[in-house]
Amino acid sequence: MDKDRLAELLEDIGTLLELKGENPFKVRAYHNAARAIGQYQGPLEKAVKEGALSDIPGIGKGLSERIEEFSGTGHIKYYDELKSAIPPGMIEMLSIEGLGPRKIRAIHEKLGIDTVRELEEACRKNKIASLDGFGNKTQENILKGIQYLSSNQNKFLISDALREALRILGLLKKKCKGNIKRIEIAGSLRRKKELIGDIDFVASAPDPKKVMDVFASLEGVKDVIAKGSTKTSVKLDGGINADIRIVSDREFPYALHHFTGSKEHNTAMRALAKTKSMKMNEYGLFRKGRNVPCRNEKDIFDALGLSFIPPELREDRGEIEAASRGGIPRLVEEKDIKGVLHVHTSYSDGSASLEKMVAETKKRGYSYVGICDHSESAYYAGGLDESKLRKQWAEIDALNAEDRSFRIFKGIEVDIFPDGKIDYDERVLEKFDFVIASIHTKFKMTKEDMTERIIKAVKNPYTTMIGHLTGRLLLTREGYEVDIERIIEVCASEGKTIELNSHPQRLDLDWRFCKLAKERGVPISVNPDAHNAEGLDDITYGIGAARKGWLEKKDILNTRTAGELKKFFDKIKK
DNA sequence: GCCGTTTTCGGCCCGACTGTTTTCAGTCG
Repeated sequence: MDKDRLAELLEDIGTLLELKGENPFKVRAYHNAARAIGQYQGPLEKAVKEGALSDIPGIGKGLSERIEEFSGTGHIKYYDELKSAIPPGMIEMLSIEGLGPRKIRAIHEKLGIDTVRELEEACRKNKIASLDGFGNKTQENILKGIQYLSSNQNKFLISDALREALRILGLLKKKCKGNIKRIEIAGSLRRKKELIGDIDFVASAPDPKKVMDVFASLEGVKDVIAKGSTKTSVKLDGGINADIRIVSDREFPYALHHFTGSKEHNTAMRALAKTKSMKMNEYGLFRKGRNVPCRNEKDIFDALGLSFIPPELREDRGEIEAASRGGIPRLVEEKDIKGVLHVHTSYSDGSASLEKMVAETKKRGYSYVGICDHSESAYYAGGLDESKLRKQWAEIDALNAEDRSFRIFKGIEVDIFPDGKIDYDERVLEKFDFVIASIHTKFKMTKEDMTERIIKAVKNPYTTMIGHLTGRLLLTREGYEVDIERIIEVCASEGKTIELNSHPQRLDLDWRFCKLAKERGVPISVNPDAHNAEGLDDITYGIGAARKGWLEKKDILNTRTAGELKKFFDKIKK
């Protein structure tokens, strides 16, 4: 039985019930049950068979029946019924910031609005502000929220785009074996941008038409937008577009470079070529009208007197100049990462036990893990009070004693209060190996106040690093206003570090600021912020962002050994 | 919806903020 899928269904039922205006306690019962199932450690099948589901706290008679149904059929009928009774536009509205189920329902009932488009129209016609309980501010905020959503329309998280891209790549390689000579993912996905517009493939094949035909009829293709002799565009089921361009094998390196971009990088490259009396386009590099032969991208850079520029750096942010003087850094790689910090467990809002998360970390070849559950004031996430902390510490001590080759650090993700103080008193704080301080409340402060708030947390003697510095949730919410440069300066003078949160929805610190941190000597910790075993693999997106930010092994905190890290932590604490 | 039990139904429920109000509902983490 797919535990995570079940938890997701129960969660969704809760949300649908909320939109329907059901008893809030019933709603919460579903949300609680989702969490209980998500965090349940034993085999659920066994509990079903033994009729022991209601022994799980939060699961009673009604929910037991739902779970049994899911166990038998893989479906919950109740969910299907709810889903078909509620307009999908209303569910979509939930992602508008500041708009919750109550208001959505009120708008729906009073104005008959059930799509985001109609809602936007109603705001513009001033119809929302005049509703009971609504006003001008609310109407403005709704419009702002809709605009944020639409500004990211047709954008996708790198995680979603990559999953689709790899699926298609695998299928193409299999179905066009012998025909495709070379094929690569190009575009912003190859450059590891945090948001992706569409998926680009570049391939070389002796028989392009055959590849096109296969591409256009792949599993998961919803529409064929265009199909020509060298290029095909399709829309996939998830809404993302995918393009493939087929060139001759001679043209492949030039095409790959061209379609990897960025546009700005290409423009600068063409300008450089011109200064060397060459011309560059997607079909080749030409001197006096004759092609300069290149077997791969490296040859192209060579021909222009440049060292190889990794795709992540191709944003026209100084990479061409650096490459001309051999100054391209040796970017950090996944194999350089020795351990991971910021891992949640079922002690707070993680779905796997401490033991399981430790085992999964070991399985991935790391030599240490930093456990960081939420702090006490984070009620919503099941933050740890002192007694739970003591229990967790005892468990960590026991596990550490069992296996001396692996180190579990006692960490915590403490809330930064609006006044800049952090959760727990000194007596508790001093017991942690390291402390990540993050903001989870009161996002709407002025930039000055927010910056002061975070600086105060940085200066707290017990703080090791700042977690997800801007709190952004890509495609959902903009980060809070904060003077990032200033925080980096203060971290530099205080000897503190900054997290690069690898969750694909965060990737925060933004890669655009990594270079500054590096120049100021502020180590960056590439953290998974994992809430389950799969979450540990998100580190790959963090590494992509770190590479994009020009970071090398030496710039990353968790490329250090457990021993080095322990020293680093202890130096901060005293 | 669950729970606990004064065994049949009432209580569940953190804290802060925003925007609407003029004492509070809705939202968020």
